Amino acid sequence: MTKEKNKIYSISDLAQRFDITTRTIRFYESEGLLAPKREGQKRLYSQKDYTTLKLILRGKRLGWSLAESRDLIQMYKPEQNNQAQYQKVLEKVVDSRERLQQQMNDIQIMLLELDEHEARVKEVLETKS
Amino acid sequence: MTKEKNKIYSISDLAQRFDITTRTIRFYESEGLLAPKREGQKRLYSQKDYTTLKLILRGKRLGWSLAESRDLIQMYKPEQNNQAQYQKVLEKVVDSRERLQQQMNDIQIMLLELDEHEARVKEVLETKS
DNA sequence: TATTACGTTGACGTAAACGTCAACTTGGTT
DNA sequence: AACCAAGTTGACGTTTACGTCAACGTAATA
Repeated sequence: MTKEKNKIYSISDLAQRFDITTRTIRFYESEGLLAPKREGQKRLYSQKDYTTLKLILRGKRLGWSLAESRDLIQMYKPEQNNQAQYQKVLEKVVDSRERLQQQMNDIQIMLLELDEHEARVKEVLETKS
Repeated sequence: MTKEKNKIYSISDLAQRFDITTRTIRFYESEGLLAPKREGQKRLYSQKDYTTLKLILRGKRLGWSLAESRDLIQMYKPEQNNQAQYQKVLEKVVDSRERLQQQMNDIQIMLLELDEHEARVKEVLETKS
């Protein structure tokens, strides 16, 4: 049984939940990152759209461009693809993973430097008192 | 004995080593991230400047703004600071660490999703053949 | 001495990622 | 019927992080 969360969100609803503006959400759509259903003029966001938006914002926190996130989103789409397409997807998976691992590496270095600096500062504070 | 690497770099030297343009390096200086010595007009970059630049580029790979990196660089400076200043530094350490841990978290989620998707795609490829 | 390599300071241009109006619809509520 | 809240589509403005000239200085080299 697939997750039966057929919840529908309005644009301002999503904006509140993710603490972004409706302008931002519309902008993401204009950039091809979202494609909500419509009810007349009004946009209706599904659970999938919700998940996509979460992915976008995760990407943003990691400094990924919208174009990169869009590629990732495309990659996740279960399209009627041929063998060649699937191979490309697998390559993109590898690339993304490499990028993420580079970032992990950078983070660990920065964390180490923070630790060292904190220790130094604390030592100064103690010897002063 | 402190690391006796008194190497001096020219701007184009640094540009080559880090695969960025000299324009970029000068821009970082204008934004207060670097402050190389001068020999007449020409900029001379020390080992410390080199390290600072490395920090900036690490920050960039993690999506940090130049302003944020500048703050981090400031934080690392051993200034003639008073108690209050040191306390602020410690707070900034905590903040930076939290940010980095959030990013670690995001990365792990993305890596998991990549693994799952890769498995799905590979399965399709196998059952097809 | 003339050229070339490397550097400098403006000044303006640009792409990405939105913010900020303005001028509408539209579907309920007083 | 009048109004308000929530939504819509332009269109233009803004910030960040550089790119891209242009015009010039300086030092070594042919």
